Amino acid sequence: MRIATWNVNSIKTRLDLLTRWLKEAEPDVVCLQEIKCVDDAFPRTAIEDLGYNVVVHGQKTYNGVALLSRLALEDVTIGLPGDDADDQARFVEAVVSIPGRAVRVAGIYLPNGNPAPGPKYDYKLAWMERLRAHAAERLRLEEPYVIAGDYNVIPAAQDARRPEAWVEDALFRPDTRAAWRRLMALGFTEAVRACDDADGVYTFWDYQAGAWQKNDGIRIDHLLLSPQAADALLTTRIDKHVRAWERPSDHVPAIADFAFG
DNA sequence: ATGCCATAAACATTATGA
Repeated sequence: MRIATWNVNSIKTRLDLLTRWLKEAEPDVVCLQEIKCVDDAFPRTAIEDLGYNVVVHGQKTYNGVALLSRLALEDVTIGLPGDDADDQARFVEAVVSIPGRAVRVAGIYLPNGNPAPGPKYDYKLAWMERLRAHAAERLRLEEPYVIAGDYNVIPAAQDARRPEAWVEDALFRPDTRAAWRRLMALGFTEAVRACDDADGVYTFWDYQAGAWQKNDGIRIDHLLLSPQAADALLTTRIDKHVRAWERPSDHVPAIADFAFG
């Protein structure tokens, strides 16, 4: 089973690239972030025609996440539990059924948090704590569980070409990394780092200042695996070449292959 | 300290992103 995550930065603008990439990469499950449209505006038919079931948690203009799956999606959770007043579309979760087994997959768009400090940063840290609480509950099920998405977290200096440029940023501040470590300490394995400890593994390059041309990137898109999912992990891949396509997203797909299914 | 670029909508400036 191949599970991928990709922040497309508008599904409407990126539909042709998404279609091209789905045919090329042949993922079984895809977590999309920043679709930037309401549910009814999502290009559902175009994606269903490629053989995917679709669950959308959309929002006008900002945020928005979706799950695509070749297999049935069941037991859907829309929105991150823990705060009924939070109306930002950043979390969608479902069970992907395979014969004799089930894998639960959550797609997340974790808040950016800039400028920091400030209310947006407070929201980011609160959201990370809610994610930790929800993840702890899911881990008690002792099942294969994958939380994939745009975490807006640079876990370590190794994950940035110029870490010194990010020390005051919400993606890399000490409180952000501490919250990341509290999440990981529940027992998760980050798939990409588990398979490759090299420097220079990035998933995002800013549109500005020639970041892509200079390979001035950061690694902020992650796949967190429960122990039962980590046991089945085979390989990972970053589809970096997609960043060089015409009118690209500033993020590229991150992919993990598993032995189940 | 700001813009550098990209997106959507408030439509020609603003909010947001990272």
